[in-house]
Amino acid sequence: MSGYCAVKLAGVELRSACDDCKGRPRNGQLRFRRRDPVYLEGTQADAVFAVVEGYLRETRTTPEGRDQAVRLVCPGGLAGFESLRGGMFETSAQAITDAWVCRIPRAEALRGLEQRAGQFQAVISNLVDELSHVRETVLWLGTMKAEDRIIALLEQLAQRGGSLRFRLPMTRLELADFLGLSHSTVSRTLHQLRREGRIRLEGRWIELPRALTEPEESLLQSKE
Amino acid sequence: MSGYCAVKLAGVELRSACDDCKGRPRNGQLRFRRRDPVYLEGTQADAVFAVVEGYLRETRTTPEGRDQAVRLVCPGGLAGFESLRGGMFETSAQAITDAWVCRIPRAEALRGLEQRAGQFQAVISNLVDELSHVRETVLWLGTMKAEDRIIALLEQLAQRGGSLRFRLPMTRLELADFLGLSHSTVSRTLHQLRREGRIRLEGRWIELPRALTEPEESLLQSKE
DNA sequence: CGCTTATTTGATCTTGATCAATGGTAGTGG
DNA sequence: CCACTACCATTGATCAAGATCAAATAAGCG
Repeated sequence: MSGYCAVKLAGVELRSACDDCKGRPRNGQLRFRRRDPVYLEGTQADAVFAVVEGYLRETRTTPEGRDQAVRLVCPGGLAGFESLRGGMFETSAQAITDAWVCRIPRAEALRGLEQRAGQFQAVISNLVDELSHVRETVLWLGTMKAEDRIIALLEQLAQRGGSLRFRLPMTRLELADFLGLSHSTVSRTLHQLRREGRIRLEGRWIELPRALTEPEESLLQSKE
Repeated sequence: MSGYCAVKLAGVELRSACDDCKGRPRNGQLRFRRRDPVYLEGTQADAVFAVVEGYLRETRTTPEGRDQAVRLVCPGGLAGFESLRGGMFETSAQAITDAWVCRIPRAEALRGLEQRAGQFQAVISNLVDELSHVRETVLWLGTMKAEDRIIALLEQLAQRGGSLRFRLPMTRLELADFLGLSHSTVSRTLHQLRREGRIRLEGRWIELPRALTEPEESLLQSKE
């Protein structure tokens, strides 16, 4: 009984005994350091992961060895949904910052789902959110130019982090992997934005003006 | 009792009384013609749609008026998952071929989920599939060149349709919307592939050689 | 302090968008 | 059956966005 994982998800507390967590700090949450892999594409999907603190990214690596980040998993998010269906992981996940993660074994997760209707709702809700998030990414990659993609990502980070001033949780190259751009283009464009006074930028620290985030979710239009 | 919808999903029969379907042909399934809208972005998400026959596409329209197709919904697939969570539709869906679709009102769907554990599994499974499908699209858009994206889409269509020879269910422009390309590039590239003898092409009819599809299925967990 | 990893910046080259013209094809109504 | 129209597809010419290659700092970190 010493180790269990408890995560709030869409208002519902997900709790599950968690063998792997026994005796670890933080009530059974696992500690990952920047760059640590959480799970690997092509291996058996045997657990769902709830991110308590820090960021993960899901990636797929192309045959040519290039990484494409598919999803940014923020604190409060779930990763490794494949485990609920069975089969293999279709992406790899790794920590891009130090992170606390709760590992919920497949059997445990399924049992929880069967017993508690509220958890069902929570998980479906989370899945739908993630789906919509990935769709957003498709929109960026398919129709937007470099500058707009970068702004969109910055806005998303600000929104998820709850502040207009924040530290980028990743390198230029990692940003580029999310955006389908090269690291040079990311660097250049960020400086372009700074030169135009549209953002404040100092190393990894970013500050967005209200204007950029404000007319946001309404529609994305009237960019000013 | 006259109208009900019945769809097989991941081996489980989803069935629900369906007011809107009453008195319609095909046990309450709705008929859509090419181009008909199924639901619209920004409207109340009040029903899930199960595609029985034909293809839908989910799109988002950018402020500049360009369409980005986010997902191709094939026969047997579900669309409008947002309804399970509540809120607004985040994409629009329209038929790209004539289609038979089963409309399952939100309340009906939720009730079904609560009562039958099997349906829960089926829906989660479907959601996870769709998530992985959209992730695939992100990979295309983020890292692949025009030719590779087109090949990937053709392979997916062949796989979902179960045959190497099939009729494209959409125009060049619609293909382009899925791939984040222009219609000219799609046309050009298809002819390029034909010239090189890598595909057979005649109008909307496509035939892929084994070679194109073969060295790939292994990773995607042998769907058949 | 020295070494590795990030970042910035420049120069060049490729891809695919865009603009534009032409030919095809299917549906409609006389 | 044919003409008319609307949409679809092909193809060429031009151009810009970004990738790539390359080099020179700057920052972390043991």
